Amino acid sequence: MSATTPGTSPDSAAAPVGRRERKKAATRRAIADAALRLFLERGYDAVGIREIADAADVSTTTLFKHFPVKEALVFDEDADQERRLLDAVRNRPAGQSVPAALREHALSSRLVAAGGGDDRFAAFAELVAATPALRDYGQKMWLRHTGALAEVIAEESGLAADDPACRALAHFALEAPRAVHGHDNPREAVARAFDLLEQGWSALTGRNI
Amino acid sequence: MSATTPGTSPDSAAAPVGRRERKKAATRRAIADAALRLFLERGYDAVGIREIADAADVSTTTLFKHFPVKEALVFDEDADQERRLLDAVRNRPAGQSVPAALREHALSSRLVAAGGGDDRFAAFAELVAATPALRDYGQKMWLRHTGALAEVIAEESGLAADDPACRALAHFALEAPRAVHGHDNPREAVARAFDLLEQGWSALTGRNI
DNA sequence: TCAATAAGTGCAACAGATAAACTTTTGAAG
DNA sequence: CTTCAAAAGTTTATCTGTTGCACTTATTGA
Repeated sequence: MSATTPGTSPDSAAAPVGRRERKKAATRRAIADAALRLFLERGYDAVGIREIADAADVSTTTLFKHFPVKEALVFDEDADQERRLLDAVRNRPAGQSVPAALREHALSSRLVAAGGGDDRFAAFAELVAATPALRDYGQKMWLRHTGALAEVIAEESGLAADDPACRALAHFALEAPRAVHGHDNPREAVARAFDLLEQGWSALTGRNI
Repeated sequence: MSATTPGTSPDSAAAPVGRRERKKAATRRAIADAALRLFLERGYDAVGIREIADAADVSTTTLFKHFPVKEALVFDEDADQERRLLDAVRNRPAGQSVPAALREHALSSRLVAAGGGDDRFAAFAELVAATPALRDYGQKMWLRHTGALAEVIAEESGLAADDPACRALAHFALEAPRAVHGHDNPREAVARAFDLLEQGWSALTGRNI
């Protein structure tokens, strides 16, 4: 699933060079912060665009120049997300299969982990879980990595780059958390969904790469 | 994927009893027909709700009492769809596995078949394929059968009704056509996606039911 | 310095969707 | 047959996300 760092985040991207870009980034974060605060206070649907724009002291036109749609205010794009996903496959431990690597990556995600620190992230996750529009949008964004993941899978497994099995595995892996959504034990459920994929993959490819 | 019978369809449901229900159904079809005609003529996004309402000679409020959202005008719900899906699993040939039955069902669907009669359905399929909002909505509707399908899978395979593997297989099977979307040979691609599931399922369940 | 470019503004409008109050059928019960 | 309640539909107005347009301001690179 897509993840966001709520509030002011330690910069991971390259330092903004010009004053212009710095100001732009500041405006953007002012908007996102105001939006998240209001959403958490009163719920996603109860907060309007105009209100957010007011709180961030910008016009709605400006707001939409930074975020294409309302949902994007919550899922502030994390550029590293895709890299981490692909790395999890590429740099997996020796002897581990591709689906197994994807399973580990999914299980270590903060959204399915559910434990750990009681930071603001819990509230964020709850907001997303409680808002259908946000769940859908998050999943849609998450699926945008399907193509890239399929390519990596093809490389790692030696299959043809256009083998439909690669796309299928990529898509299914990205859908796995959603597929078993609603189960009482999320970690076990996700693991079982990946078992299905792992068994199928090893049978399909012959080996256990 | 979801399917609709464009235009006036031979009635499959029970005969409408009272005059009231007949009139209601007539209004509903007038709206749906007008909408589909306009969409096919000029494209989904180029036709507004008010325009459709005018063409069907009803108010927009009435329109929305029959169809909850604009997309529903195209995906006029087919009540038999789910039954056919479940039957494909329940009444599969002896010796055929559950995933294999789902694959056959998917391959026989008019949306992936792509061949056959050159009826209005081709234009309908093209409309959906060309309109992201419609693709998304159709898939969403299609996924509503996940729960029912998972239950049937559990019955047929003897697994516990709440085994996450059942939900996973159901979800993946319903996502399969979308997973391999964009491939040059859709039938082969879909078949390969189902191969992955079939191999995994037989390994997971031990037998080849 | 000066034009080009990008960010931001204000305002109006559009499109999908909903609410409230009201009129007209229709079905059915007395 | 009358009467009555629910359903279907209308009117009107409004809300909300989103976009277009004309305009201002600030930054930047030449």
